[in-house]
Amino acid sequence: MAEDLYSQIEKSYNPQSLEQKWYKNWTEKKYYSSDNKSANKPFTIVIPPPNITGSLHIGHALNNTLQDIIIRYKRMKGYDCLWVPGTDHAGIATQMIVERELGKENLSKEDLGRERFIERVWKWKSQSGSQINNQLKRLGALPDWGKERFTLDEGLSDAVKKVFVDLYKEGLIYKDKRLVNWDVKLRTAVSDLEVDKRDVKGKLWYIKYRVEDSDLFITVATTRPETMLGDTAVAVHPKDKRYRKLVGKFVLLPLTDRKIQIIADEYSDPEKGSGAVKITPAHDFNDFEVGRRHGLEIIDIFDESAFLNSNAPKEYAGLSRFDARDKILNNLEELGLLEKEEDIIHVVPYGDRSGEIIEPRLTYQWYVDAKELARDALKAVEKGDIKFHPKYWENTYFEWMRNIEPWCISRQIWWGHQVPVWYGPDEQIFVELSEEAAHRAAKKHYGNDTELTQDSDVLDTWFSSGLWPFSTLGWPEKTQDFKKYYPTSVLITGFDIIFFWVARMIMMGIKFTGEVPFKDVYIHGLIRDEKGEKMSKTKGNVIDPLEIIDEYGADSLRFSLAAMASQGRDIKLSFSIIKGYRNFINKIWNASRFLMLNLEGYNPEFVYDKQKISIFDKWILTKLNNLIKETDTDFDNFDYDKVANKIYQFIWGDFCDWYIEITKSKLRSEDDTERQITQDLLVKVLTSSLQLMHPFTPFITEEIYNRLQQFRVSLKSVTGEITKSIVVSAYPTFNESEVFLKEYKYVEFLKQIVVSIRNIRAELGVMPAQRIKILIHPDSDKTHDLISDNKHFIYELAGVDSVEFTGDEKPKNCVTQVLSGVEIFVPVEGIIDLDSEISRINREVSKIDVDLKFIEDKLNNKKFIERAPKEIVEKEKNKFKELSDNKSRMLEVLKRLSEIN
RNA sequence: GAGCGCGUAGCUCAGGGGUAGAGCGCUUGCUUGACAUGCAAGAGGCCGCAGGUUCAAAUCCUGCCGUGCUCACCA
Repeated sequence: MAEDLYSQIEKSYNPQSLEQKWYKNWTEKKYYSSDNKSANKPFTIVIPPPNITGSLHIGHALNNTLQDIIIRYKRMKGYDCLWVPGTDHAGIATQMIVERELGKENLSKEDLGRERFIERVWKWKSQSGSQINNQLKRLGALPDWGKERFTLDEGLSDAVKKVFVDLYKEGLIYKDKRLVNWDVKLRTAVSDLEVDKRDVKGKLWYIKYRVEDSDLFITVATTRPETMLGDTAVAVHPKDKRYRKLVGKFVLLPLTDRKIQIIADEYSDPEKGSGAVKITPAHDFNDFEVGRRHGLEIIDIFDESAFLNSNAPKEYAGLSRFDARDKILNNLEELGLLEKEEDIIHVVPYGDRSGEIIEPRLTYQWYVDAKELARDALKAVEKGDIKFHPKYWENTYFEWMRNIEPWCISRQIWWGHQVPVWYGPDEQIFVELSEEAAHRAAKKHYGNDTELTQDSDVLDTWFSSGLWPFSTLGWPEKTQDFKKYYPTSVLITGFDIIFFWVARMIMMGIKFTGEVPFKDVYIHGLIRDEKGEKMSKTKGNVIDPLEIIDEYGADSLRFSLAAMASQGRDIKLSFSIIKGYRNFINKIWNASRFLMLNLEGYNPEFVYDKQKISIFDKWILTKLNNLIKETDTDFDNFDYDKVANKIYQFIWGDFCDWYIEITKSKLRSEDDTERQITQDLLVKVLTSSLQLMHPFTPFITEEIYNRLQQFRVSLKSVTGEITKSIVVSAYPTFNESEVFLKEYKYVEFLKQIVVSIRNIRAELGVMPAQRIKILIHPDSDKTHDLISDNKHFIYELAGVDSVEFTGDEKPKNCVTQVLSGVEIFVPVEGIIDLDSEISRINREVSKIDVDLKFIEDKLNNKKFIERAPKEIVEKEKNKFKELSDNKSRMLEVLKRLSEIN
């Protein structure tokens, strides 16, 4: 049988053939399902909805790996887990894609008209919008696919309408005419957060404006000369002596026939430029405020694409803002009004979607009074109802929330939630949940049926995302899901969307449900390339998670990401890291392979006295249980990296390197009982390890468990039934009765002996295959017995075929290793190299001397004895004793060596 | 300009008041009946610098230097 198995179980793990099979199995069995009728405690996560135009990048891989890990863990812990998957409709991005498609057919969205265009977008969505979900499946992410939502689906749209209407009726949403960030390419307003401010090289031009009825000029400095056509004032600082006399006078605005006044305003900074600043209220946020203070005229010289309109002199109308600039500069030059130009680096706002320079534009838009909503949202975090991990992100949140500005939520695009606002013929506004309701309201207002037109704007996508934690659960209906799963348990996301999304969910959640949307926010880092640079398509340094999955398997990727995801740090990812963890995955495969090759005769019903197992068995059980205990703590603290690294250490460093090696002889034993106990413990430790690993590496653990079932190995679910899948098995729990501290220490001591012998062998250049004889001098009967009882351990692991004990008469022609508790002697064929042995031991003695000196200084320090805790003092004293003892034995060794001559 | 993070072995990073750890890399030796995606042994660090608190500082505090990020700023 073992022969067959040997060829049947591949020597290395091949993820490619297995992953899709298991994923399909899990979804068919619906292991992901939450059950809102179950009595089990809920554990809820809502996915940060990726946008439908997206494809899985490495950041998604990290984010969803972490969510999947915690969901799988909690599920195995017996929670009723709901992980809501879904996508957002990405208004601008999606519309851009479909418009591009139309462009290929030489069509514009206007050619189709709004209704048909939107139909077209839905069609696009049904064809291409599920790509990212399919990619999540490749990752192994197992959200509750039965509860998938889309920000534009019916239920969520109802939630959006209700929120808009309620906020409007409370005065927290309002329409206002003011400057907004206008994307001239997309021809829509965008919010402050969607503006990307970049340092760019530019010029500062100094332009002379002639003061009316005089020969004087006042010079203004500007980076945007084209806006001068919209100037309605020149401002100087009221305390600026240079200009004091000019305040109140008029200047003749060059290139136009207009006169504008010189005003005094503290906005003007005497240090900057010339100290006099042109004021263009229609095209600059600061100037707008100045204009408001002084009641200045507002002249908008641009159309919606930032071409000059008829408010500009004829000569310039129809030009783009850049062409207009050139022409104006030329003309000023000719007129001798261009005093000078300077090269400068200044900040220019770009649209984060279009990449075009944003133009401040005066329009009517819809705003949310964010300041008002922020109040409770701030309090929730201040009081600790919501905790950020790592905590310092709370500062970022506070900082933004305390300085929050009104949120412009309307967008002049078609794809999205059209605002539930209708206008009567006299511009009377009706904000209602439906068109019918608007008509009813209109009838009440006008006294008869009146034709209404709906506002054509749609809402910022983040407006609907802000409702995600509760809108996905059925709100505003009081559904069973909402009652059971809200507030959600934890939100896992990246810091880049704390403002965009997290803050808004907190505001909206508290406002509309009266409760925080989640209790914990886990913020993970950004994934960078191995040099620490941000990944970007233009740099060409992106790591495609799907390529990694193809090459190394999803488990390798997942484990790498989890192991690297320490809190508060970005992840520098490289192929060598992934390869390293791929090797670890293979290690588990081979440990399992070893077990399967040795399971003949395994009897799961075999009964034995759990106290009568060997010290090595007790040692591994102790290690295992400590691991389980720490795993729970680390999970509670969101320390996924710690869990992963500890499991790694346990499986490779403890289980494979030591325990499996110890069991090899026992599995070959003639003694049935010994063999069966060994099999049982191997099965127990391996399956527990697989379970501990499963949240991180779902595929390989499922595959191995399935293979193990052929050997009658079984796992139980939380309710105690045997389960076919590890996905729904019960996570290992800490068992105090499996912790054996005494035996644990014994084994650690024996391991030290083995390592010492290996060390001597390596130094002497003894071939691995060659067995050697050793002599041991134990310091006590107890130590003697421990070694004597476990000679086989030293035989098997240190390549020894004879251990003899010496009395006080110590052997001479030997290489000696002094440990606390024992001296180990390895007899050397012929004559030992005295010089090298003496110098080796001398080196060790001087090392000990350094330590001894250090401890001695401490112990001689009165204050240390007085003030340090007793245990510490005691510890230092013991250490001192132990080290001096070791030293004196080494000196004896040296003495004996010198006697050889 | 303001705020925040980071600086520990050649590299990537854990740790964190009681004289430092891992993985990779490196050196040496190994086809040891699970695994060369492996096994064994080893070298390698005044824990960025300077002060302070403390019996004790890589760890806490302050300053500085380096580095990264966020926010603000079209004169």
